[in-house]
Amino acid sequence: MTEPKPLRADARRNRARVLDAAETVFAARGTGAPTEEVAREAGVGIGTVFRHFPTKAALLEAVLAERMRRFVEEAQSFAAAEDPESAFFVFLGRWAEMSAAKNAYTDALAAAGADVPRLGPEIGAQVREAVGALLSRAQLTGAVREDVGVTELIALMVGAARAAEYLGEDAALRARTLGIVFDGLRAR
Amino acid sequence: MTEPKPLRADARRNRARVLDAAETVFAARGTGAPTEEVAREAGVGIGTVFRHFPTKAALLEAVLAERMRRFVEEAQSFAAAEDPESAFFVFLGRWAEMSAAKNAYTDALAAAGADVPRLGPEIGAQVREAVGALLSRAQLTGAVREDVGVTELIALMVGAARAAEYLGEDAALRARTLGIVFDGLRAR
Amino acid sequence: MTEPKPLRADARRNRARVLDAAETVFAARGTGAPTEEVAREAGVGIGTVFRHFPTKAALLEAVLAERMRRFVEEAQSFAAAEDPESAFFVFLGRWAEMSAAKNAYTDALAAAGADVPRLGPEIGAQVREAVGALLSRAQLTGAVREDVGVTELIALMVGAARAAEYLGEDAALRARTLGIVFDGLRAR
Amino acid sequence: MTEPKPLRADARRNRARVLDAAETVFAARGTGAPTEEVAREAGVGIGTVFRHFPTKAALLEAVLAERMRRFVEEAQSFAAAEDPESAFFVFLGRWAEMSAAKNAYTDALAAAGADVPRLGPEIGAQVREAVGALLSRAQLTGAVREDVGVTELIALMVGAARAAEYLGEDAALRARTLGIVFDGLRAR
DNA sequence: TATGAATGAGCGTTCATTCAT
DNA sequence: TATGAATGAACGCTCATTCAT
Repeated sequence: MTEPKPLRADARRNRARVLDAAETVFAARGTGAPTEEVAREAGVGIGTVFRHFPTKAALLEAVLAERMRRFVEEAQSFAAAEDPESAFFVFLGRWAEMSAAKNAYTDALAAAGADVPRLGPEIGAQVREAVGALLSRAQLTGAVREDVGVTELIALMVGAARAAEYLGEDAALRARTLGIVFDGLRAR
Repeated sequence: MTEPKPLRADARRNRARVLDAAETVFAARGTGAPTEEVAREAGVGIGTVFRHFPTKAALLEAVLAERMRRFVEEAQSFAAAEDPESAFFVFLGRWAEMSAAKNAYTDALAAAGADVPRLGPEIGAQVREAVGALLSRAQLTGAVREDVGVTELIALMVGAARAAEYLGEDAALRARTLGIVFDGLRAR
Repeated sequence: MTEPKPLRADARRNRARVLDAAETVFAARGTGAPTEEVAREAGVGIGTVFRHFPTKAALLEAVLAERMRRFVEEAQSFAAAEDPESAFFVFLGRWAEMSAAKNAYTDALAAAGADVPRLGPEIGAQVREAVGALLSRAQLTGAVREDVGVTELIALMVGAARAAEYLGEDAALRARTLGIVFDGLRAR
Repeated sequence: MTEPKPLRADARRNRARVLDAAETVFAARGTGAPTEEVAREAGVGIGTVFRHFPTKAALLEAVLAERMRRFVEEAQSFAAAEDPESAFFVFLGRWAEMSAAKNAYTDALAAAGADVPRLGPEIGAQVREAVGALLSRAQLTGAVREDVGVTELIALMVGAARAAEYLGEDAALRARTLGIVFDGLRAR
């Protein structure tokens, strides 16, 4: 359903280029950036963008979906780590950093919780599952308090990313601030 | 500088009406809402809006500045409370709740740190001062850890407001999530 | 309902200019002509066209309504003529000529019978009434056969106008062709 | 001239399929329908459509030409009928009915007279000849007035088809209206 | 030869801003 | 000073046409 047609090789390459360009442009200039900017960045004609994504909303959705896919991937790559506590906090940290750099990553996470109608519920479920796995393992080791659920955790990540974005350049400052949230998450 | 001319009474009233309308409209429909919508809500002509705020950006800035003014006012009203610990946390809580409803309050706070050049540094300083006062008093009582600065605190508030906004309706869930951040702020 | 607001004098003048221009342009180049052409012909900016007629469809409707208004007016001016027979045929002839010159007049008549949703039923009724009055009087004098109804008559006018348009320049040829239809209408 | 090259069998089959599809699509959705719709209906790629008809205009012309070919064919099939009077009127009637359903047939006829330069004069001549034959025979029997020429007759048919189209569903109403034109054509 | 992806001019429409009333 | 009509740049999107596969 997600990939109804096996596109030609060149078409698939262009689709990917457009998606990359869209991520870059929307992150840099906001989602209000003209679609033509995306086309220019991708090095294709405006018609090509609309051939692959029939409306601007569809393009935004695709960007979101792609980000969520990457997020799930990264979360899963941490799931098998030896030390669940460090896996949990390192993942959170890395992710907040990423989000601060390309602010819109957070929107992707946020979207997992709610709507974005066309996205389908599955991808949101995958996000929750991936994060939940990391959380559970960290809780089992006693490192993270028991009364935190996946929903609260995702909300905190959304918020932490926003905070990191707000803080801007200063890495040490960001780390210290994030540390406060981490401390709140730890079992006493 | 902020109010170069002593406006006539009716002009001042119109300015205020436009500002109110802008806050309402932009909160409800986003900052992309047409300026004409603001004029309609204010019950004035579009020309009047542009007379008082020569560009749309200027209008947005003015809305932000107004929000920050109110924020400072509220922070100050908590500054004299008997119990500094509770004053600190209750203020944070109330404010996150408010922001959850009208998320743009957050943007206002965020703007205090950096961007929005036209806003002038004074108003940002006032915010920092007002929040700082609450923070210091709470730290003096030993309720809040010493290694938190005003900048980190504001970042956390920005993030907490975003988290609360993300969580939406469920007040208990919001309280629990906010509580995690609060626990992170407390001295051990 | 048709004129909700008493427009400013200059606004009304511009509205009329746009309507005139639209009639000219759509008649000459077809309804597919770009709206900007209409603006150019009217000597106004494109925004002005859309201020007065919020969509292109609305503009087309307005052109149609205006034509029907004129048609009714002309029919009424013939209604009081001394000789009903000549009034009837002269009106039909004049009107077919007009339509041949500006082909789209016919569409207006045709629209009186059916749809064009927004136009409201009243104007269609007015057309039928105006034509019906001419017809009845001519039938009373015995000049026109009794078994012709308003609907048939309008259909014939629509068709006659199309025929005249098809014939183009040659006035004598048009007159002869129209005469055949007229003969069909006469009582034997 | 019309078929410069003897196409390969499959190419000719594709050409015919495209032509059929074009007639169907343009009749249903108007001539503004995208060429891609025609390709889809024909079950071929868009490239194939443009290979056979290098522009959309060329495709429209071909559809017109095809319609006229059929028209001539039908007229000829009536030419040898025993009763010229009934052949004449039955043919006109049948044809107006057809046109009412697929109004664009009319345009095809109209095109025989003048415009559509590419169509070549021959096909127009064929139409005139075929209709003229029916007309002459009917005039010889005294059923149709002598002062009607082929041009007037075609114009009347164009108009009658338009009238029938205007009248829509009601077959009895269409017949009555057409009857008026027929009466105009009859000798007194 | 057939395909369908790519192209980009062009269209309808919006909205910040200006200016005559 | 207040009004709202006028302006036109800019945007999202379509579709005839081209061309690499």
